[in-house]
Amino acid sequence: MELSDLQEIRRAKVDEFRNLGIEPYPTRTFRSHTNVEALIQFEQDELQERLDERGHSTGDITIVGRIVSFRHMGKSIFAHIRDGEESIQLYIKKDVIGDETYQQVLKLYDVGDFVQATGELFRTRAGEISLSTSSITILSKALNAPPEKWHGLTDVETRYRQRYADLLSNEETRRVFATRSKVVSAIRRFMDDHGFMEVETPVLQPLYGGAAARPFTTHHNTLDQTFYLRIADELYLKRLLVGGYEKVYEIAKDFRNEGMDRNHSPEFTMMEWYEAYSDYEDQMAYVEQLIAYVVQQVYGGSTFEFQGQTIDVTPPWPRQTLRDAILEKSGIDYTAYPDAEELIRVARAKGADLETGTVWPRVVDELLKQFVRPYLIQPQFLIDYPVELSPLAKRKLDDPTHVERFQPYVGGGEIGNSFTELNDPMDQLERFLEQKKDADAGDEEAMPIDEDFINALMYGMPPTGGVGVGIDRLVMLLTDQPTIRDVILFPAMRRLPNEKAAVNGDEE
RNA sequence: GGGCCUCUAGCUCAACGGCAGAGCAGUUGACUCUUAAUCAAUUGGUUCGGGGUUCGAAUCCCCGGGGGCCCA
Repeated sequence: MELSDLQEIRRAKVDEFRNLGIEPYPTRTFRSHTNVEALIQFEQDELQERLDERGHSTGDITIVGRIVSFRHMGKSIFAHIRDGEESIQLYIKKDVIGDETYQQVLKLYDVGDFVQATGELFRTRAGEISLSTSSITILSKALNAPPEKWHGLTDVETRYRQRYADLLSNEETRRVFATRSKVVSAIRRFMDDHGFMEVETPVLQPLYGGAAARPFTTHHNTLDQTFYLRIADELYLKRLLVGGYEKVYEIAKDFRNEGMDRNHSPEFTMMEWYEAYSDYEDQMAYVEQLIAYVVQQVYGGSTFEFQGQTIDVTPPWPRQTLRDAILEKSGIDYTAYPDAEELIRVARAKGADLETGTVWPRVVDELLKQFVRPYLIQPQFLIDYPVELSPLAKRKLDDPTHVERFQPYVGGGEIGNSFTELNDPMDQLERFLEQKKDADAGDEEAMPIDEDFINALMYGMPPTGGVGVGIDRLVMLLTDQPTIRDVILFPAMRRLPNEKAAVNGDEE
């Protein structure tokens, strides 16, 4: 690859370092304090009056980091170095560090380089805690200059394709993904504290299922067999309940071969859990507690901001049946229109946008999306969905046309899906057969029949409540990001033209 | 899949039919408490790619590519 002028200038500095007998990419480093530790220690020294007559801390410390700013003024230099969490100013004075090193810093060090600096801490006249640097070492010479210091990297495409450049220049991006990590670890802590066992089920599956979606298809060479990338964890996790575990969960990537927009990524992180001897009522209470716990852990309270609105997750959240919600917002009682065409006609009369030939359960789903969802800002549950929409859920005792299912809604979007799991193997088989009819009628998202799953259920699965939570959407909410790509470190992107043909056997 | 917008120096952006520019970064120099440091000088371009219109195209038109937004 060809180096730009700027890159070439920096590369030449690598040679100059080596000519001086200095390795610009050394193997070993030393650090006595992180930048945060150094700042805290200096403040303590200051409070306890342990500074010397010049106001310096007594004793050298060594800190490390990337040079993020560099200001040269004659015989002194001010620079900030940033480690993983904080930056500290270096004050490099020629008569302290020595002529030779001073010239090196001036000529060979650039913004973006990683360095290790030793010296005493003090406060500048402007009041900033700084390191009076007595020695400095290059740890890694950067050949690319960082993006513009004031605006950072703003080009959306480059931010996604070169997330490293986005992260190193945008504090906000680092905050989002640090928060994502906190969210996920808080979830794990909550699950573990409640006696759940984390498990791993296959990504490569001979048959996909557990959700309404189209899968990615791949091929195993040795077996000469088609595999699907999983679209959900559900059917395997339930097999584990058949096996005798009572509380299991999985946080993992699922894949759905569908359109991409601000709410859909082809590769996304799903959490699912299943609890034996529980039902959807139990799980509603559990979801409220989980989300309240996560918000508490991340923000230290029960509220957060999303798109200009304050969301309060304090339990309990209101519950409303799907039928009532749709009736209230659209005036349509879908139970009065068991025929798809009829329901479409009525829905269109109320302003719904629907394709001709949409199957009945999809029409209901669209009524929810188009009429109800925009109003679901504060946390609440929609409960009791039509059986046709939920082929894996158990029917309601008093109404076999509906199932015990709920979805938690926050900020105008659903963050999960849950039901009392269907454990009647013969009913499950019938539901699969119904799906087959939908598939034959043109529904590409309908589930295939999974006979092994039926076989598992025939061994007996205890009454079970199960929940799925979309981690990406939850993180979008909790970090106030309107786009799923802004909470995925390396989102899927179309390959650039000059990257084509780089992989053997590619069709293009 | 459709509509609209967008792509110019390493980065952030101007120029909108008439010499391709600025700020930051870089390079050279001045400056020993600066912090978007300042001051002086200066380097840097396949204007996403291809074709067309025109005396002349970053700019207008056509085809293609990447990205974004809205709709489906």
